[in-house]
Amino acid sequence: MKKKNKQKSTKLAASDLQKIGFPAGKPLGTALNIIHTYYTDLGKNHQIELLQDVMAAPDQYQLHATLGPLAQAILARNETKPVDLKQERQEYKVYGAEGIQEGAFQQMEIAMCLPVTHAGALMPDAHQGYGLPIGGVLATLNAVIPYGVGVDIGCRMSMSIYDIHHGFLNKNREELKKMLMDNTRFGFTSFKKPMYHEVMDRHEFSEIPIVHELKDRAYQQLGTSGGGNHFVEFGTVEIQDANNEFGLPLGTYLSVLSHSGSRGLGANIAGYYTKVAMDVCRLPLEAKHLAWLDLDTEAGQEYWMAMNLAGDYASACHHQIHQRLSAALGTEPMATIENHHNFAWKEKDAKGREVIVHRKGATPAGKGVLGIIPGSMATPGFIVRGKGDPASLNSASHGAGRVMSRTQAQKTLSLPDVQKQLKKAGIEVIGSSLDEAPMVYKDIHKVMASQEDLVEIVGTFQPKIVRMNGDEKYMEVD
DNA sequence: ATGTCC
Repeated sequence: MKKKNKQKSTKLAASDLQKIGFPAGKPLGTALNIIHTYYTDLGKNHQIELLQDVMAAPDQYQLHATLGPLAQAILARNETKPVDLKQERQEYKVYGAEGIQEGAFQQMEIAMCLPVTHAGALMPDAHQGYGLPIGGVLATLNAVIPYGVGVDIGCRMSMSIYDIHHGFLNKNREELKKMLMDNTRFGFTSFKKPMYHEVMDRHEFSEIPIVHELKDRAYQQLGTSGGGNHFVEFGTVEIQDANNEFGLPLGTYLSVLSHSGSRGLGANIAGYYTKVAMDVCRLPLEAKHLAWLDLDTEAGQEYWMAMNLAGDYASACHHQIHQRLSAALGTEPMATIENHHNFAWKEKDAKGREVIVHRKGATPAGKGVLGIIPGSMATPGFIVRGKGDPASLNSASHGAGRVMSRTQAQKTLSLPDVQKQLKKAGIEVIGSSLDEAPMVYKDIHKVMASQEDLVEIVGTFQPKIVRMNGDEKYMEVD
């Protein structure tokens, strides 16, 4: 451990430059590149001194053979006018406030002071994130905030309902487990030969340089799920609404539910355009991750196209997951439901004005819009129909929301206890780990109760065989 | 969320 720190400290890092107040964004990135390309032989202290000299008098270094680009980046930044937050923040509606921690409110309040903010709302599963809280909904005017969309662009839910009686599940557990093992991939694993999908032919892959760089890995990761809270699971779904849109008779069916996003593609698009935004939109420190791109600029248009591509890519991954599992089951689904919950949409507000609605961990819930709100690996998820509550900006929660951080879960929970609870509930889990155990989430029933104005329940899903990222034997019971 | 500090 000590060795590692010592090694790290000899190489100039972003943190060293932040300490001396070096401007974040492009100047910092350029500085590191130049130092690590041309000045590796210089000691760290001398490297810092050199950069401080450029920072103090960038105009004198503009034409310097190696330091010129850095000087220009600093000058460009100095020319960018800082953006002030509004003194008075706009009001926003909160659902299920009693279950939301202070950090999420604070972040939402900063977001409500942005000069581009039009309206906002906080969902009952809200918790702290980067910039906008997870569970935050923010409508802006002609501006898109990359971290208002989130890192996993287009992350979504997808469900297939089969004309198979739910009793099939208990009789065929081993076969279904094998289907999940054969047809899903998590984390750093992928399929040997990914299945073709037309999303890979999209022009954005050749027209946007950053997106072009990400194409090969995106192809390799097609049809895969990621890590963290991503899952693919078999379960039962009980259709409770006789007037459901699918024309399904009331009853309980076999179903597949998946949760995942745009993998490396979306994550890298998010990271890249957040940096671009922070270069052109200089916000006070506490708001810096809310940097936005004006949609009338080239960068704004480019992000919008890249974001939409990442969303469609996430959708393609889900479709392939369900396509593979349907083939393994030897049948086609009777009904499918899909919704993203990390995205920005062009929508109209109540007065007909076009706004950019960011939903960062929030389910679209316009009147009559169907969506899926998952609970946890052991608790129910819900097929929901939006009621179109304007105060929520036509949104609802995207899950139960965490009550315990990942590190806290690893520290305080007991694996045998969790295994015992899963066994008792008749739920098998492949992979995953303690930081996704059911008790790290809020009570989904309470969360649903706090958003009765936002959605009505069409059906209830109960997970039975769950696959997540991690050692496949880890959560195994018996 | 992510081959996770440029």
